Amino acid sequence: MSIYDTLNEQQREAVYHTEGPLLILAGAGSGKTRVLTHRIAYLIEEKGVNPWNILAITFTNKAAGEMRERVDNLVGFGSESIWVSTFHSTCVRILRRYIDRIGYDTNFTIYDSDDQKTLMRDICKQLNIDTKKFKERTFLGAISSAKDEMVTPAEYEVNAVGDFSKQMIAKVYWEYEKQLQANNALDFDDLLMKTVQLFQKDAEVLEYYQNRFRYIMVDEYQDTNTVQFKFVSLLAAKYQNLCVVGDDDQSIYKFRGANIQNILSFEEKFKDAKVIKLEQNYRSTGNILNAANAVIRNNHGRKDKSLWTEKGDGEKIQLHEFDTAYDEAEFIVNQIKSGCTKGNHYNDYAILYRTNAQSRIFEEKFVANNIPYKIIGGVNFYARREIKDLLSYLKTIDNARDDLAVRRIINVPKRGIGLTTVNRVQDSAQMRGIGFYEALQGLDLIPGIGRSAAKLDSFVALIEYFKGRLGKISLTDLLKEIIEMTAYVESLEAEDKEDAQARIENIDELLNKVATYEEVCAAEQKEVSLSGFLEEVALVADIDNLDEEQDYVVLMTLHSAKGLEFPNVYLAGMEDGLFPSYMCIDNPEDLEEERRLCYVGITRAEQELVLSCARMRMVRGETHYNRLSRFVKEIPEDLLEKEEKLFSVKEEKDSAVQTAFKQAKQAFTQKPFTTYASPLMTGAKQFAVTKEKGLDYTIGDRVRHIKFGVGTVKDIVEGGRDYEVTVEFDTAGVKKMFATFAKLKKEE
DNA sequence: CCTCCCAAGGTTTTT
DNA sequence: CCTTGGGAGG
Repeated sequence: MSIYDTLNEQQREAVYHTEGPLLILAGAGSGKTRVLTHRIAYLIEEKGVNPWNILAITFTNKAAGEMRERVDNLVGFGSESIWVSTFHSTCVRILRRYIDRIGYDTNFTIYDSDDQKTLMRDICKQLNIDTKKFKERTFLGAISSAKDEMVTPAEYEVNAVGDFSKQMIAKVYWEYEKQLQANNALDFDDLLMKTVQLFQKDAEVLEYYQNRFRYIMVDEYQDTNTVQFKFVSLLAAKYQNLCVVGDDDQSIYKFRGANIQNILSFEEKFKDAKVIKLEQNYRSTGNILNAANAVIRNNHGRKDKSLWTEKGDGEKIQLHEFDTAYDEAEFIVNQIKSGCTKGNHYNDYAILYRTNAQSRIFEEKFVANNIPYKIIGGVNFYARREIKDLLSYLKTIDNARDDLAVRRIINVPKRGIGLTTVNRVQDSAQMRGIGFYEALQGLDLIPGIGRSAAKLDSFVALIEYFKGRLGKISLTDLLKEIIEMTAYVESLEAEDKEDAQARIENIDELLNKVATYEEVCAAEQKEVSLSGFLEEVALVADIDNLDEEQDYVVLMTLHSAKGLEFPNVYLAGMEDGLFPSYMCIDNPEDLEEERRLCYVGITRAEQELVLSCARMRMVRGETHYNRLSRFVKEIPEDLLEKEEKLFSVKEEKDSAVQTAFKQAKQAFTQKPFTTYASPLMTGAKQFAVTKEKGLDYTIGDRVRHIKFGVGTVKDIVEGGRDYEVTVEFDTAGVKKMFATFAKLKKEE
């Protein structure tokens, strides 16, 4: 009996098909990771392929680690020389070796989205762009999409002819590229794009990697974008041994440039591709699976497949509707709590939601109930101020060409170097076409620097000192020395006693990460390098920190949950406007992507699935009244177990409005949440508003709102200082708002 | 040059 | 609601 006997027929077929292009359409929970790992094992054991010749690309570092481990268990040896990593890590490894062939230093830094934003702000200032009219984020978004599609600034410019705003973007794109290169920095998208450019430009490098990676596997192929496709195609061009695994129904990253055509037209792009469908689901119960099938069936233009399971129906899917998000959270946390007193583990549970903002309320409840939990995503650890500061020191020491990093820390902690001085240095550097740090080293050439020169000198001396320590002491000690010599912790304490504590804990955490990095390098006999550490830091996703062994409840967005599974899953916030997001509601294509996201969510559950929604929810300080998500309505009723009367569809609309309104009334009169009265007092601002003389619309009128579109006025209540207007919008649901703010226009 | 305070604007999802 | 950025005063 061999390890391959445990596979089903289709899985085995996929494993045995080793030569030539192969597309595996793997439905959720159909054991695709099993197929990939067994396939790798088969290549090594039965086909005598050198592990060195195998490349497997996964979606997260975590998945990469798991895959390596599982192959290890199957093969027993050699798995360490298989190259398993994400697209981004793979590209960085290649670029660290060869990027000098296209005009960068191999010790380039990687800019995260914060860095990109800072750089873009600078650029807009330099180009005298009014950021009120043209947003930085618009430029960054356009540039990112361009890079996903491998469009260079020059090409962008050509396409922009006759279009003013595109020309504007082209101009910014040029400058952005120029400054990245000057800073010897790459953004996330560059990692892919530059690698492909390197391959295209340098046949020698390309051939080297083509020969090296004779067998290529790509997981989550439905979420690849154009540049990733190009990357893979180039690598596989010589031997054609490309195996991609994906599920078009789980394509959820279009906003990031994922091109669903990559999977839909794989067979055209790679002639003679074999296609294998995996349709047996090993994860979920029948009810869960049927619900998922029922939802996704409403999408068009998908590859036809239907998942089935040998498992029984299992429990019905629970549906709970609450008045407030607060009640929702309380219910869920209590249910988990009682489940755990009955013998379940915390890590049997996951709470999934559409937006990160939803996590906060759960967090409060978990803290109050003393239940261990972990929130994945949200504010990135490495984006915290104190962490970025310290990393900027390390970046400056590692690559002093990174102007952004140098400028960030030049006056952190405070050294009396002000904006005026920094600008003088900056101008001088720009004038002479040199880097910021370089300019600091020749201060006498900068006009008007005067008294600041001494301070700048000692800053340079400090950095130079640290550079000298590099290689002499461990990275951990270097970081400790930075913290001590700059008195960083003391300065934190001086500026704010309150959150200094939390920040110091974060710094300790960073020290731990450095130490871990050094230990891992030592264990794997890899060279410890500052660049190596910084790179690892730049490429971690929060999901990589998820540890299934640890006993905590996991909370994360639906996007983060892709590829994971849990015995009990809560899908919270199943409300139209939240999920599907109001951003997508009137675009059929976007709505389909939301539906796929819902499909992903449902199929995470193994045994128990609980859907919930809240009639009333605070979003950005505004109260929203939403209806039950349309996706829930797509689930056949006989799969659901719900409180009675919930689904009396005809009534539902009116009663929702009614109860919502009652709730609102209560909320306004009783103000039950005053405990959190903050000095900012958004409420106070509202009360300060003077009532308009009158309204030019009345109940029953059609009105237009700048964001929510057209709707019908349902009610107007005269408050002390303003009118409270209730409007049922055609697409955005029922909203209650103050007339002064809503600025409703009567539709003629 | 620094600090504090206020206003405005922004949130869907992320490697 | 929360963060960020700009402006005024010390």
